[in-house]
Amino acid sequence: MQLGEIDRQDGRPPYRQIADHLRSAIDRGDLRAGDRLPSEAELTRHYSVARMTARQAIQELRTEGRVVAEHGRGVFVRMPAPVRRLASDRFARKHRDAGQAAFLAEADKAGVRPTVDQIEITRAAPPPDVRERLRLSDDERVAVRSRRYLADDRPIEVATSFLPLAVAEGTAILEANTGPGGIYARLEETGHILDHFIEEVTARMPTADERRRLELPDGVPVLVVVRTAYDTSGVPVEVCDTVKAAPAYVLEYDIPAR
Amino acid sequence: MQLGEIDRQDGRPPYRQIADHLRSAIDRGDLRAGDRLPSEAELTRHYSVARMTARQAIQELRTEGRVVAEHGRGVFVRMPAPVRRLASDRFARKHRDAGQAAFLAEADKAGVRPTVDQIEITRAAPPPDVRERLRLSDDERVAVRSRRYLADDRPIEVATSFLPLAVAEGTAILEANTGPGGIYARLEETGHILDHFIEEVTARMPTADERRRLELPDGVPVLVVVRTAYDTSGVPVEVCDTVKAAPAYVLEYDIPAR
DNA sequence: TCTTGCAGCTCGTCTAGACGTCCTCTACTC
DNA sequence: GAGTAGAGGACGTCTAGACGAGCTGCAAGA
Repeated sequence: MQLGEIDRQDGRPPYRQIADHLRSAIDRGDLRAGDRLPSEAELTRHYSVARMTARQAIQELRTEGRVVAEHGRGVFVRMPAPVRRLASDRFARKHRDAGQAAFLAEADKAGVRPTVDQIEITRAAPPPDVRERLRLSDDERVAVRSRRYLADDRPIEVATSFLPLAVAEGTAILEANTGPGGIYARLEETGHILDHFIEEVTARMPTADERRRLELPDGVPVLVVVRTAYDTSGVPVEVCDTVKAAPAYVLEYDIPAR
Repeated sequence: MQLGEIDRQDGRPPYRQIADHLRSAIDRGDLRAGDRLPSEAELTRHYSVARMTARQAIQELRTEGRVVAEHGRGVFVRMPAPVRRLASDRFARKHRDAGQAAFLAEADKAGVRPTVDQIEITRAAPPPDVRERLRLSDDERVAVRSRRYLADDRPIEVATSFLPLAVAEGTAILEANTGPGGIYARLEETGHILDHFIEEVTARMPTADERRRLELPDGVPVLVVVRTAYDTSGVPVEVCDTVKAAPAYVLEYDIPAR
């Protein structure tokens, strides 16, 4: 592997030059996904710098999300997570009618084993943004359904649904197992025929808790999708807040030009 | 401001405890957007640690995107960028008919002064993913239109459009100024009436180049939106690749439940 | 009054070393 | 042959100091 040398005339500091060398080694293909980078000791020797300087170079690549450090083993080029494409019609009735919740239908198609864990169901006062989206009065409470989705035992998404208690009470929505077709099937059984969803998409760095639940390495942002479901009378019946590891997802939306 | 002390019995390393103290000071409101954090020297004295340890604590908050360091001035709580909500109908014909490109119409509504700079127009072979989206043959070339959008002189988005040369050649699309209504108005004039768009959304950490062009501090991810425009005969006529500072945007999509 | 230079603060970078924990591999023991 | 202890290599954390460069305010001089 060709690493080059530090140019003391170059205005850029050594640690940045080292980071650049490593970055281009990855881009060139000298280092491929899963490969180990030169150890800190090797970099220290090769460039004649202090160990902290070599570490700083590696830190650059870590916050860019390009490499992952493993204590006691080394630093490795990030293995790109298999990308999941989410079509905008993934909540369409046709999928639900087959008796499958959206996540199961999806996993089925991708050939992975879907699991759901960390299911927590509570009744609580809604956070302000949820209350606004559900158009609730100040004292109205909601059903909160939080869970984590896994594909082949690797966590890929955490989601929290909020439904007005008036809608959810007495249905399987408040059970750990919502039954065939999931929440949306139960909603339609109670007469709330779904008309459309509004999804709000943004991205940010994860909180420490999200990083733990999604088992994210440093430098990986999350996609946040807040979906509000409306029934045919225009009433919002569910807000679902999902957090996904960003590089593992592509969200696809079809928009009429009208 | 209450900072607390390091608990040497706590399993967590000192730098992480210091980071937690600072983080909760921000969350509590002791430190607000724009406020200066205690200097490295102050942290060093208060906690009786080496300067590098105090720096490491601050580094944590930087990669989380919560604070910004300014050389010679101090470290400040990140000023949250004003959020721009992008509705899914922002490219609808009704806006275009008013003679405004989408970005201008938007800026107008938000009350900011829109600018476009770094305009580069070239003819080139398309990158593989663009060629696939535009369904081009191996030797077909494209018009490439790259530009940067600014609101009140602050860069907010860089975008690159790709159009088949067969479509773009001889139109204002290849001029710096595309004229009233922008690219889409020109496309419809040449007979390519737009039918729908497909937007693919994902997020990641920015490249060094993107960080420079968007003037992003450390720890801020970008939203990547790739939009493909189809005309009424189902032919893809444009691929537009946009990169935006993630925390400054919320993308909104309306999805029928069908 | 205005300008300018500098002191003293800030963060940025680097050095050279210490000790800790985690992981892997090897060689030894049973 | 299987199991295990240990060595050594890897990253994680910390120290104590150095010098550099950007910023700001104040004091001295024009």
